[in-house]
Amino acid sequence: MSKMHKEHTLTKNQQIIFDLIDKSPEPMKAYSILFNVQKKGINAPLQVYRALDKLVEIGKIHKIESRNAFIACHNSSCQVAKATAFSICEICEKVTEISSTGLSKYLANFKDKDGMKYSKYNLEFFGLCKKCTLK
Amino acid sequence: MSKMHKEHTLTKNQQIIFDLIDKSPEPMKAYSILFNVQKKGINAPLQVYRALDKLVEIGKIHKIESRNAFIACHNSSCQVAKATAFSICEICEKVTEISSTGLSKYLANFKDKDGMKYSKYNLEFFGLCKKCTLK
DNA sequence: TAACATTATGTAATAATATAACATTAATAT
DNA sequence: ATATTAATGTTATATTATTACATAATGTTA
Ligand SMILES: [Zn+2]
Ligand SMILES: [Zn+2]
Ligand SMILES: [Zn+2]
Ligand SMILES: [Zn+2]
Repeated sequence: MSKMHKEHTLTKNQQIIFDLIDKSPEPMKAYSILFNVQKKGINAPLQVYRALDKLVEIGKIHKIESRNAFIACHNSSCQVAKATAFSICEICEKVTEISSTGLSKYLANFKDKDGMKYSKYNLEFFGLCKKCTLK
Repeated sequence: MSKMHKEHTLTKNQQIIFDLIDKSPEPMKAYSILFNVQKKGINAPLQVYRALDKLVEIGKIHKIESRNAFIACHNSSCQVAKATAFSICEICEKVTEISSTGLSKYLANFKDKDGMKYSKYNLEFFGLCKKCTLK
């Protein structure tokens, strides 16, 4: 049997935290998440970080490394947790996941001169979004 | 007169911290830097972070975002503080700056479908270095 | 030079991000 | 049923980074 797209049933904490991130229009930071889910019985940072770790691992969310923040994946439950690219507006901090076949092919095939084999990459572009360019 | 490569004269703190990072075989973290320069009269985190900020700004060092660590630029005093690419070994944590004309051209010219104009990017590849592959 | 502006420094306190350690419970596999 | 693995709850602590404020050094201009 070929390796299929495994459906991960989220646990209660994972689901609560995913739902929150998923409906957020912007990347969320761990302690902001914590603050928002305390009414639902999640009290400690570690509970948040554990859920975040798992969600990142299964590709439901991604971490924006330069911002220490998390966004939901909208590439129809991302197969590409290991190949991520984002655009980040340096004024309004809007973050968008880039899904470009050309880009991902180029990067997946990229070989450096040391012949290192890559299994994963993360790319963050910075600039001004349309809205902020017009201001 | 054309825009030339500006030589930045480093201040005392900046020089001390740059020298330390420059001779380190691996990326250094801020508090490890602090520990190492205390004998030279740099006592507080803020002194380190201020020097790091400046050194990053002028392209003498780069921050490895996924590791919260800093490495010296070895692209002959990098013009490309705004266009960085690294390979990171997930076992030994060896980090190498990638300098590939093809890659940087490709990324500099990349346009997403929203037509966002990028002024900067950071790319981190993950995998196993040669040494770790053989183990 | 004097006045002003800009950049860097020193120091203390604190904020923000993330993990260690340990006990317990739930879910899965044999 | 039992063993194993994964998830949870809780407390404490480690790590990373910034705010606020006072002072000193440097660069610019008149
Ligand atoms: Zn995605
Ligand atoms: Zn914007
Ligand atoms: Zn460089
Ligand atoms: Zn290695």
